Amino acid sequence: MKTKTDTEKSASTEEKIKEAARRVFTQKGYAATRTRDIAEESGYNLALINYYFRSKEKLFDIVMLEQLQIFVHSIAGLLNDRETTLPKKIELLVSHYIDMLIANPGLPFFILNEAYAGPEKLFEKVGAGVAGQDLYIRKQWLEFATAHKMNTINPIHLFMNLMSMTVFPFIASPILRNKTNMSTDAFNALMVERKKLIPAWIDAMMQMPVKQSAPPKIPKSKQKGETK
Amino acid sequence: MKTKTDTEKSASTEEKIKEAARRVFTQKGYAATRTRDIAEESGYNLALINYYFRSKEKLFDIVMLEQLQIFVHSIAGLLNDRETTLPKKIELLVSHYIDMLIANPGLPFFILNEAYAGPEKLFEKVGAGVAGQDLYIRKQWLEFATAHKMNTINPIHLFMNLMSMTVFPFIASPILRNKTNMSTDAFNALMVERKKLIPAWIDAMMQMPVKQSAPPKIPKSKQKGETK
DNA sequence: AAAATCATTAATCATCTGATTAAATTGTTT
DNA sequence: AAACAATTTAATCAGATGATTAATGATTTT
Repeated sequence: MKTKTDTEKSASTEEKIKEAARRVFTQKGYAATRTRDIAEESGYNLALINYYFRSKEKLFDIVMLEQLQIFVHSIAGLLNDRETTLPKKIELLVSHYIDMLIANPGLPFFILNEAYAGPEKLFEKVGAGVAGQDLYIRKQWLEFATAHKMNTINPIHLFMNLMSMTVFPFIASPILRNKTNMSTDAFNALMVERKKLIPAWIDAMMQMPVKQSAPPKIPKSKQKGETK
Repeated sequence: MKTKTDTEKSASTEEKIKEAARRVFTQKGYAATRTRDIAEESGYNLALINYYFRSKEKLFDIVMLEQLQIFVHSIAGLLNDRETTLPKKIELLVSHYIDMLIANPGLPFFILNEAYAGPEKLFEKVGAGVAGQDLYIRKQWLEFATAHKMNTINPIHLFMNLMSMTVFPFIASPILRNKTNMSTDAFNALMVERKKLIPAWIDAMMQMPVKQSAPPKIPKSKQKGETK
């Protein structure tokens, strides 16, 4: 019979190693992370890392998937909710994302790194529940698009814009902050501002008249100065 | 006296190693790249990599800076041009960026990786000429903002949006393409569409009435939840 | 063509790194 | 407390990796 103390203690150091691993991985990326870094960060012996998790890669997978699933679960419900209107969903989604990203600014870069290193691993394990094809918000989005005569423009553009304006600033924040001498607090304040702004911008884009049919060809002489 | 053949031949293999290095670095990132990968990719012996460049890191710096400076120079002139109007500049900038990114989709990730690994190296060497503080477009932007009563909203938001909507899709394209089963060609076509769309969106944002003046102070109790 | 310089290669070194092992320590059960 | 199992550690291994070296080939200079 397994005693409580036993498992509890194991879980404790196991958890501490995972947390240390999460910190180091998120900061340095998988390739640049040494198992010794994790050992040191956790305060435990190097061998324990292989005792609890079989390898560096397995530890990475576990940490990674946990981190992602926390977030995925936190928004899956919202996306599939049938009561909330689309604009409200967008507002909540942006707000939720920004909160998460302020608390965990390294995650996007982390995810990108993995997506670039080996796409399969991530998508198959995490992406399952939030594939997008069967989410209710997708139906809402498409309905709205057709209702507003937006057939001419691919709805994916607006989705791209939503994600871009929300996530990209966090990804680029090291560069941005360096160029503008901005503190982390100031940056975060900007991002909180965006909780209101982004939904408004997206809304404006959705309402935007698509001046598509109008000028297929402009007789302007010097229209395109340099296409290169 | 140095003979032509000499330098030409040297430059040739030196250049080939750099190109191989660029390919491998861009694809795998600095930490995951092995000098042997570069040697193999270039077709030359491993030792030549240290013969021409003193170390892996120096080779990386050189390749990296070259790549960046090509792009920086290609837009610096545009940004400082005093004739082109702001909307036209935006249009040209987006177009230029998207062309560059289609030709070189790995670059943003590459830059991010370095920005996260060691910020100083990049900014000091490359960022010098395009610091942003002294670019004419900045003046134009600020003038436009004040002229249109946009003082209430930080102009940096619109700059963020411009960069986000242009660059982020490329960064996230591995994920996006995987989720939507999109081919590279289809993705690129989308991006070319955005050459027209993004300037229009930005324009709409700039014209947008800022419904700001309303609540300057909110008696909300839980205003600052967690500054951390 | 001999000498000298440059380019290239195979072999090797020293270190780093992920993983394993065997012993020591701690905790639990009988 | 003896026996047993779980946890932790120090030491070590095997392979990877960045770099160097010494020898060979090629090209230029004298």
